[in-house]
Amino acid sequence: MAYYNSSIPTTGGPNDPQPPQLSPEQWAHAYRQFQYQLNPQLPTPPPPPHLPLPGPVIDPALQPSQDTSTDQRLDALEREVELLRAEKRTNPETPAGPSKKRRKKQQKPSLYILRHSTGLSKEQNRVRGQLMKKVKTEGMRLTGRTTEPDSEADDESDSPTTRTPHPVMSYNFAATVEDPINVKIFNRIADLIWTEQHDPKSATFSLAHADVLFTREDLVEFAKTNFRSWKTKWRGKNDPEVAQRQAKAAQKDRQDLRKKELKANRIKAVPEYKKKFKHDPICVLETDWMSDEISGPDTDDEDTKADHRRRLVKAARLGPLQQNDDVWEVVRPGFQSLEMSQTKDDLDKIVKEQRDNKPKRVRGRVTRISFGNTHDRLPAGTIYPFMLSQSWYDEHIEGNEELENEMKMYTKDPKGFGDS
DNA sequence: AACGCTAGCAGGAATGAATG
DNA sequence: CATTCATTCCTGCTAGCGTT
Repeated sequence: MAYYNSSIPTTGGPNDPQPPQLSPEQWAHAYRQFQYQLNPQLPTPPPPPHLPLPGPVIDPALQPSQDTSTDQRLDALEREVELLRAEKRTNPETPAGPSKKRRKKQQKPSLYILRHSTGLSKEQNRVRGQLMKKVKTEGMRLTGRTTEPDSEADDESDSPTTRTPHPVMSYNFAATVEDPINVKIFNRIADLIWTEQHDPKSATFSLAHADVLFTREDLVEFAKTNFRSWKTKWRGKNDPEVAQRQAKAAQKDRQDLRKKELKANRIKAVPEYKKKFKHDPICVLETDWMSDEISGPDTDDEDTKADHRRRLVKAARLGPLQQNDDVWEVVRPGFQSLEMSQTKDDLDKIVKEQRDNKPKRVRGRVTRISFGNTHDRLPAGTIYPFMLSQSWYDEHIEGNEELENEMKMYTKDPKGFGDS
C-alpha cells in the first residue's frame, strides 16, 4: 500500500499487510472437517469425549456427487492434514505409541469450529454470523431483554412494559461468565439452537449452508461473548467510575474517527496533487498525524469548557439560530514541520476545490476553527526527516533520553520532499 | 486455556440538503 | 414528496493484551 513500507523497516504500521497464517486451532479445524468429509454419517462433530476414529475410511469417490469446488476444497484439506501429520511426526513430544492418548490430546482444540472468524471460509463466516444472531435473539427472548436496555436494574416492580410473559431468566451481570445462573442460561440457549440447527434434515433447520459444521461449544461461546458485551453496558450504567471511563473511550474513538475521515478526504485529493506538484504526498497521510478536531478541551473544569465554547462560537460567527451547532477546534500536531503542514494545506485546498465544483448536495459541514494551537504528542510510527520541526524537537525532545529513543525517524526523505 | 477488558474497525443509522 | 448523496456518529464484533 504505502510505498515507504516496502523499502524501509518500520515498526509495523497499522496498514502492513499480513501474510495469512494458520493457527493451531485452524489446523485442528481443518483436520476435523476433513474427517467429517470422509465420514459424513457422523452427523455432527461430536463433543469431545467420544470421537470414533476415522476408522474404515470411505473412498471420497463413492460419496454422493460433489461439485468441483468441494472437491478442490477436499484436496486442499487433504494437503493440510498431510502437513499436520508431518508436523506431528517431527514433534518429539508425541512419540508414536498406543494411540489412544495421543488422539485425546489432538481432539481437545477442536472443541470449537466457528469460534474464531479468522481463517474461515465465506460459507463458514456466513453461517457463523447466522448462528451468532440466533444466539443473541434467543438470549434476548430468554432473559426478557429488548433492544432497549431497560433502565432500572434493581427495581423489580417496573413500569407496565408488556413483555413476553415467558418464564424469564435473568443474567447475573454482577458475576462472571462462570456464575451458575449464567452458565445455565448459556446452556439453555445453546441447547435450543443446537436442537434446531444441527441437523440439516430437520424441519427447523434454517442455515445458509448445510455442510458447514459447528459444535455446541461454539454456541455456548457465542452466548458468553454476548453476555460479556451486555455486561459491559450494564456496568456502564451501574458504576459511575466505569461510566466515566467509557465516556472517555467513546470520545477518543470519535476523535480517531474524525482523523480517519480527514485522512480519507485528503487521499481523494492525491491524484490532483500529483499532477500539480509532481510528487506523491501519500507519505504524509498517516491517521495519527492528522490534526485533532476537538469539541472542547480535555478537562473537567466547567468554566474552562464554557469559555472555550464561547470563543469557538464567536470565531465561527454563528447566527442566532445556530448557537447550538457543533464547532470544532483544529489542533495541529506540534511536531510537524512547515513543509509537512504546507503539504496538508495544499491537499486541503484541492479537497475544497473539488467540493465546490460538485453540485451542492450535502448537508452543511461542521465549522472548523483554528486558534493556532498545537498538541505535543509524539508522532506514532516512523516519520521522515522533512516532517520534523527542529524547534519543536529542541524544545520537547532534545536531552530527554527516553523521548529521544521513542522518536523514530527514517534516514532518507521520500522523493520530492526535504532535500531530495 | 479461559477470562475480562479495550482499541479499532466495519457497517449502517441518522441527518440534512439538493434534486427530480 | 421521495430520492439521492455526503457527512457524522453509533453499535456491535473482533483481535489482542495482560491476568488468572
